[in-house]
Amino acid sequence: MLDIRFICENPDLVKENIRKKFKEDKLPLVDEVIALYTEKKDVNTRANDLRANRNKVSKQIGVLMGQGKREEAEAAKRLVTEQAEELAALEAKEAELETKVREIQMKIPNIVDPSVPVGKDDSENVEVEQFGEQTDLDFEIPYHTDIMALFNGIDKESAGRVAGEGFYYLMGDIARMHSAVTAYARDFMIDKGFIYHIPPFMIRSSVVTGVMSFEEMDSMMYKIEGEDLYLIGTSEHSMIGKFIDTITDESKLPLTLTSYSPCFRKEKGAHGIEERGIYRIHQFEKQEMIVICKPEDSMKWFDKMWGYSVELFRSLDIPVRTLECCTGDLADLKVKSYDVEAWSPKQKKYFEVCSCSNLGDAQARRLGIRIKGEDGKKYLAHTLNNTVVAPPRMLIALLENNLCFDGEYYSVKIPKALQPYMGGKTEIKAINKYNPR
RNA sequence: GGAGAUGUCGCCUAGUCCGGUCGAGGGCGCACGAUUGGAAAUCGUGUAACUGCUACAAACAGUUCGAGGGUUCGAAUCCCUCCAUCUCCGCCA
Repeated sequence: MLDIRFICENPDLVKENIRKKFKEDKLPLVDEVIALYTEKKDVNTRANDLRANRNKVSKQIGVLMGQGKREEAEAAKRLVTEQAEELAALEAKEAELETKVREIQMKIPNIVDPSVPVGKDDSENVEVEQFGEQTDLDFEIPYHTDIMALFNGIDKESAGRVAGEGFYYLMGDIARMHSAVTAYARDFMIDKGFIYHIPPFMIRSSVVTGVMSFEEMDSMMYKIEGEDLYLIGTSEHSMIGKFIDTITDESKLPLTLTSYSPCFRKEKGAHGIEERGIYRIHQFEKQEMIVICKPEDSMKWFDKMWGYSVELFRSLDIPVRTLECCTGDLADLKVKSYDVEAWSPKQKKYFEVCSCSNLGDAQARRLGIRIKGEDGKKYLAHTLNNTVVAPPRMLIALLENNLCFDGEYYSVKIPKALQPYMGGKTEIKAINKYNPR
């Protein structure tokens, strides 16, 4: 969300930015919001005059009453009452215009960083760098849920009966590996100086509407029946919600936080739930990182943050690459965004496992996340977020990239970093033989 | 979940019964000044945020006493709803 004053002063820049994102249909919004804001200020000025007058007269009435001059007080009352209707109308108009301005303000995209490549959609995203050699295995790699099945590690059928499509049971070594990854990722971030948080897994509607758009809410959030509560789609929701309408001392910056939570998503629309596998499901767990910092530091943190993701995946012997989102694929709130993608030797392609975003001051403006400087002046913070790891999705990469086959049975090497979290095991062995479908 | 109490300017607190002179008194803290060789102590002055106007100044105006709504010419003060905290009971992991 851009500053309304910035929009009014730089309409051409804002429009140019919209064109860069190929969102031409949003162009008229700029002039529209400026007109509405101008009208709002106008109405506000007139209403203020009336309010000033009312306050003045009301004070006089108080004095007159004190002096026992009832007649004069009554006359003054009539004077104010005459204006009451006009003021009420102006106040209604004021509120209406304010809502409209804010609505449009939220639809106008944030100014993207000059370094972001221009492109229409995700097909024009740009690979930045590859880390590690693409694993190439000389045996047939089963589909990831089939790998899990070899270890008696998954039961989607029962989950389907119990909860429906898009759910799963993880079991045995696979379930343990899932927890190991989460725990390892947690400690990894703690070692980087991030403060570990376990946030609320449900949030109020007032927070939901603050942290996401209406469309997102509709396609993602599960509502709790009969309560003003929603299941979180990511811990970012409750983590950033923590800072709504707060002022933080500059000396406490940067705030570097890492949070664990289960995530619940309807995944309505666009891609929907995939029938096979556990790539896109209704429930998963995620370790997240959040940084709140000074504006001048946000790009530095952006680079550090995606770097941490790369480092984490490399420490688990998973080849990754970074992909930069082009202007057209960048969400409205974002200034710059990298996806970290893991290599799938089965599919012979990279797939998204982390998404690192610099939101500039847009999120902070929307939510009132402010910093009090040394000089006492207040300004908006910059906010960033990134996935540390989101199993089970990352489990796919872990299993595929560390898979071994002895001609009869499959096994998975446990990367050194993960071994302490797996009770010291160096590998897990399949229980079942593989029968290709 | 039930009963009661509370929520005021960085912190503590007055004001709420009986609405007007309360955007709000006092103390602490903080800042500046006086005093001092220097310091402590003392004394004096100042001490919220947001918006509009504007020179991102001052002045002025508006809004804000947990949040939202209502009554009223006028609400910190009266009414309603919600939220949070504390105490007791219940229920639990």
